Amino acid sequence: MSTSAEDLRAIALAEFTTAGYSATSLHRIADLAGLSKSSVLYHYASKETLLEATVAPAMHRMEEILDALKASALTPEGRAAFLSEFVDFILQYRREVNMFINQGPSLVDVPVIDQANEIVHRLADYFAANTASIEEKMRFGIALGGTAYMLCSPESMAFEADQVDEMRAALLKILMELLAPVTPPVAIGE
Amino acid sequence: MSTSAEDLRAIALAEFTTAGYSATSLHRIADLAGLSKSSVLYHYASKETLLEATVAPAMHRMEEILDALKASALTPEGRAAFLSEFVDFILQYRREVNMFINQGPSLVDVPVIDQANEIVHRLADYFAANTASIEEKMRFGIALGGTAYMLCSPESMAFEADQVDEMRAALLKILMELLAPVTPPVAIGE
DNA sequence: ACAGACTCTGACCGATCGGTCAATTATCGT
DNA sequence: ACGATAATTGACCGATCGGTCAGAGTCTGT
Repeated sequence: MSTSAEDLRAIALAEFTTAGYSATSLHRIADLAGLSKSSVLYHYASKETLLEATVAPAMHRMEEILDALKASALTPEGRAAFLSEFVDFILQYRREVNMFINQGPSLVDVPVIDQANEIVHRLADYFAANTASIEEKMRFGIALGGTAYMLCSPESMAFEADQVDEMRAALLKILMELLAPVTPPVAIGE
Repeated sequence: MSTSAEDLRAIALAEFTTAGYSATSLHRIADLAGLSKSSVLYHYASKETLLEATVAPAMHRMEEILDALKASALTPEGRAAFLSEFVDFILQYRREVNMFINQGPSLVDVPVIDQANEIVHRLADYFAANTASIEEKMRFGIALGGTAYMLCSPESMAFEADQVDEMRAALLKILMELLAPVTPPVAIGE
């Protein structure tokens, strides 16, 4: 049970998502871990390094998914398959996603967050590929931001493990409704 | 043109939403207003007071709406009417709503934010009145958090004024879809 | 011209921030 | 048992935080 390094990552992730990155001090993280601030800075060279380590796994996984997506088509089936994968991703990395979405805009100039924002843009491009209509853009924004919010809101953080299957099913259904209507809005022109 | 007081409120609102409350220093607000930090603290006794002044109008308006709601029934028509009013509210106070939703959980113990969180709870109670199903709760969370996110995301902050009518129509349509399906999920039992 | 309020400012305060560093303690391969 | 390496610590640093305060400028009504 290697304490410290991995523990710190988990503690930092929880604090960053609940209290916010800039509102979380290294001292607090150290206290929660039962260490001194110096020890935290021994494992992670800086607060920003700790942030990077915190979000890196989720970011790499999301990049994987997006890279694999390039080849895939924009068919309704393609979207449904992608959404299913995306829901699994979001459930696994709910805290990280919440950080990207909620604090991404306020953490510009932090390299790893800029990278995350770029990923969000790639995601938006996928869903807005065939349309520039305001409604479609809003659907994407609501689906993404809403999911991120809901999965980390104090209320929903309560129910865990045993209801995860039900959550996944409901989330997938709602996102399909928002992003891949069974009756396509218009025949795709090209 | 009474400078200062009202200007400061607007500047603080913009900074609190884009950079976050705890990441925004009084010094920065003063700079943006062309004043000294001392002047900011002359108009508002503390940073927290400034926050309260910033969000108070939106909070009072939302309380108005919720109070008026008590009498109204839970009929589909009631929901539709409420949603229309709610969309207007959200478009008018988009930044404030974004603050409530995104930073509410991290600003606990700030009285005015606790009050705001209570309002969100009242709202949730209205929509979850007849059901405790996970899906319904998720629908509400996604609708609320998604709308707040989308209306303050860097991309959507771009298009303004001229498209507001189109935005309202699209937003209302999407929220109706999420929260008041034309085909009620089940006949309401009681 | 004068008094009193309103507005603004710089100097200053204690606390806390992220971060450095030298020294100490634990751990472990040999 | 010993040396090396990893882990941890407290003392300390400059910067910045929110906030206080005494005073100076500005604007009134009289």
